[in-house]
Amino acid sequence: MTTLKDISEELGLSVATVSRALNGFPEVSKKTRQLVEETAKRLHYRPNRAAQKLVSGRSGMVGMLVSLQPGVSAESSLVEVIMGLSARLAERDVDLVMTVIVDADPVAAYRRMVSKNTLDGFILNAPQVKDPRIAYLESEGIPFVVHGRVDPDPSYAFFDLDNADAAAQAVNLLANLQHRQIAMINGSANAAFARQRAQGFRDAMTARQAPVGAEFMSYGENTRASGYTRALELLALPAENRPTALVCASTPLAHGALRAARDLGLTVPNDISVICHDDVTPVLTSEETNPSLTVTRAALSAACGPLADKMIALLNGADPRAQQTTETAELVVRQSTGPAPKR
Amino acid sequence: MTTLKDISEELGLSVATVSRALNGFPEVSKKTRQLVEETAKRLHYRPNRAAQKLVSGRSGMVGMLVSLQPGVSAESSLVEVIMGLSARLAERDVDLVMTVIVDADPVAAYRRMVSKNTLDGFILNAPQVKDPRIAYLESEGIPFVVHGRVDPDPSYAFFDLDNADAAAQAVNLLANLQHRQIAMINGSANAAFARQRAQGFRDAMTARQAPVGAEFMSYGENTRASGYTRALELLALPAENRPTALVCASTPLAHGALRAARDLGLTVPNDISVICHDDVTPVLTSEETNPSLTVTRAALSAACGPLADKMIALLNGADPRAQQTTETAELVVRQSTGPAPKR
DNA sequence: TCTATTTTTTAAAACGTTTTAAATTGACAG
DNA sequence: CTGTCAATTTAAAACGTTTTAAAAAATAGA
Repeated sequence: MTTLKDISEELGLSVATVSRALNGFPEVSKKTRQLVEETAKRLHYRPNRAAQKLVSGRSGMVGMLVSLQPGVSAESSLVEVIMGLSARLAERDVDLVMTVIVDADPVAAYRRMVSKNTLDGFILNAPQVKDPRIAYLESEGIPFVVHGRVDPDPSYAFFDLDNADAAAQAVNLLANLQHRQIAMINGSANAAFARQRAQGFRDAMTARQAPVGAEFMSYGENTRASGYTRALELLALPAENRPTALVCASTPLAHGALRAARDLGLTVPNDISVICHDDVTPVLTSEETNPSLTVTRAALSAACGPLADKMIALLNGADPRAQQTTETAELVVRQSTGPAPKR
Repeated sequence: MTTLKDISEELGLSVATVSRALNGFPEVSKKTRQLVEETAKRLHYRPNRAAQKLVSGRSGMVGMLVSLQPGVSAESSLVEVIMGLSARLAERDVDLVMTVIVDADPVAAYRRMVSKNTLDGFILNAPQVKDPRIAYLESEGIPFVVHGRVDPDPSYAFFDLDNADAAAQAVNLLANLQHRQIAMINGSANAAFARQRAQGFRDAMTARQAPVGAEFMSYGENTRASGYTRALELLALPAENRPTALVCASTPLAHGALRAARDLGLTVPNDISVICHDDVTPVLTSEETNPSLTVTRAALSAACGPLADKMIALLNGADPRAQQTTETAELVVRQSTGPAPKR
C-alpha cells in the first residue's frame, strides 16, 4: 500500500504538500502538483479512508437499514430503489451500505450502526406513523433522508409522492364516470403512505358529496393475496350495497382484486371499475393484466436521484428543511375503468 | 462522543490501561477492569471504528457486490442470501456491506472498493467460468468466499451445492421410471452451476446408456418466460422425437415448462415428466403448482451460515483450502414425475 | 529491611491522513 | 544590499485507537 509518505519521500517533498497537491489546494505550484499527481498514479496511490475518516469525521458511507421478514418478498421494490440509490451515490463517491435488520426493534439496529461510528447518514424507507427511527435520528442529530413522509410539515429531509393527490385523482376520474360507491383497498394502517391516501380519498369523496363509510375503507398487507380476499369480501355484498369501483393502493392489490372480480363472475370495467397506484416495479405490471389497469403512476426509480442528492446535500451541511420534495403522480387511463353501471 | 481519553481522565488512568481493560487483556487488575467497564457504559463509550481500523488494518466490514440488471428481479434469491448472511455476520459484529455494481466491468467495482481500503473481505455469488473477479481478488491476496465454485479443485474458500449430483439424482429417478429421452432446461451457459449440472446430467445419462444430444441441452436465462419458450420448442417436436421428461435448473424455469405443457395440451406427468432444482425461495414455490413439482432441493438460506463462518475464519487467518464445503441436494418426489409414456 | 520477582500501569510510538501555524524561497522595490 | 510581500513549502499537531517497551507498584523470599 502506498501512502502519502511514500510519495513525499520519492519526491523529497513534505506529506503536507503532497496531500494538498492531491486535494487541489490552490497554493501549490503547478510544477509540484503535476509531479505529485504523476507519481501518485505511478505508485497506485489510494487514500486510506480510515485515516481520512479519523481526521475528517466522515466515512463516505451512508446506510440503509431494511427490515425484511423472511418470506415476504414484496421487497423487489426495495431492490429497485437500492439499485438507483447506489448508482447515484457512487457518482459522488459515496457508498451505500445496505444492512438487513434482524432485531425486532428497528431503533436498536440504528443505535448499533450509529455507535459503530462508521456511517455518515441514513436513508429511511417506509416510514410509519410516529416512527421511532425518525425520532431517534433526529435526537442524535444524525443526517437522514426519508423516502416518504409522516408529518404534514416535517423538519427532516424527504422525498415523497403526493399520496393524497394520487387518491384524489383516482376519485375524480371515477366520480366523473358517475361512480358514487367507491371502496378503497389500502396498505397497512400504520404506514404513512396509506394514511395519506386514505385522507386524500376521503376528502375527495366528501368534496364530491359521496362521503365514504368505514366499511368501504380496508387496510391490510400489500400483497396480491390480501387484495384478493379483501376484494372478495367487498364484491360479495348484494349488488345494491356493493361498490361499483375499487381504488387499490398498489399493483399487487389490484391484481388480487381483478382475480376476485373474475372469480365472482363480475366483468371489469362493466360491473366494476378498478384503479390502482403503480410504482412501476418490474414484478407485477399494470399493463399486462386483462383488462389493462388504469393507474396513477409514479416510478419508484424516479425517487433515487433526489434521495441521493438530498443526502449529499445534508452531508455538506444543508438545512434539512431545504431538502424536501413532493412529486405528483400521473394519471394513466387504460381499460379497467368505465362508467358506473346503471342500477 | 466519548473517547478512551475521556474515560482515562475520568478515572485518572492511562488510555493504555483503559484500552486493555475494555479489550479483555489479562494483565489488568480486576478492580480496574470493573471500574473502567462501568465508566465506559455510563459515558456510552463506543470505539471509533476508523481509529481501530487505522491501527489494526481491519474495518469489521465485508462486502458483497451484486450486479443487478434493471428489470431482472430474479434477485429475490439474493435478498434471501443477503438476509441470512447479514444476520449471521452481525452475531460476530461484522457488517455486511451490500453494494450494487453499475459498471459493465465487475472487476472495476471490486478494484474501486478495494482501493477505498474499507472492507476486510468479500463474498462472491454466481461465479462464472473463468471469473475475473476471482482472479483479481486472488492476485491481490484479499480474503473472499465464493458461493458456488468454478474449478474442480479450487484454492479459494467456497460453499457449493453438489450440482452434478443433483442432476444425477434427477436423471436416476427418471431413468428408473423408464424415461430415455430426457431434455435439460438449464441456466446461463457460462454460469458455473449450469456447467456442473450439465456435466452431471450428461454423465448420468451416459451411465444409463442414454447419451444426450445437443438438441436436448438448452441454456438460457433463469426466468419463467425463458422456461416457457424453451420448453415449448422442445415439446412441439413430433411425439417420437419429443423428450418424455424435462430436467429444469430452477423453479421459475419449471413453472414456465409446466405452462408450456399445458398450452400444448400435454398432461404432466402422463405425457411428460418435469423435475427441477428448488432453491427454496419464497417467490415461486415448487409445491403450489398443479401438479406439485418433484424437485431436488437445497435451501439457499442454508448457505448463509457456512458462508459467514468461512468469511470470519478467513479474516482470522485461516487457510482458504480448509474452508471448502459441498452440500448435497435432497430428492423430493411429488406429482410432476411419473412413468415414461408407452410408445 | 532489602532484594528479586511478579503484577499492574504508564508513556510514547504508530497507523495515514488533514490542517494550522510557521518557515522558507523568490521577486521586487527602495 | 536590504527589506517587504507574496507564493510555496514545511514541521507539527490532531483524530482515536492499539501496542511496544519501560516504569512503577505490589508481593514474596531471605
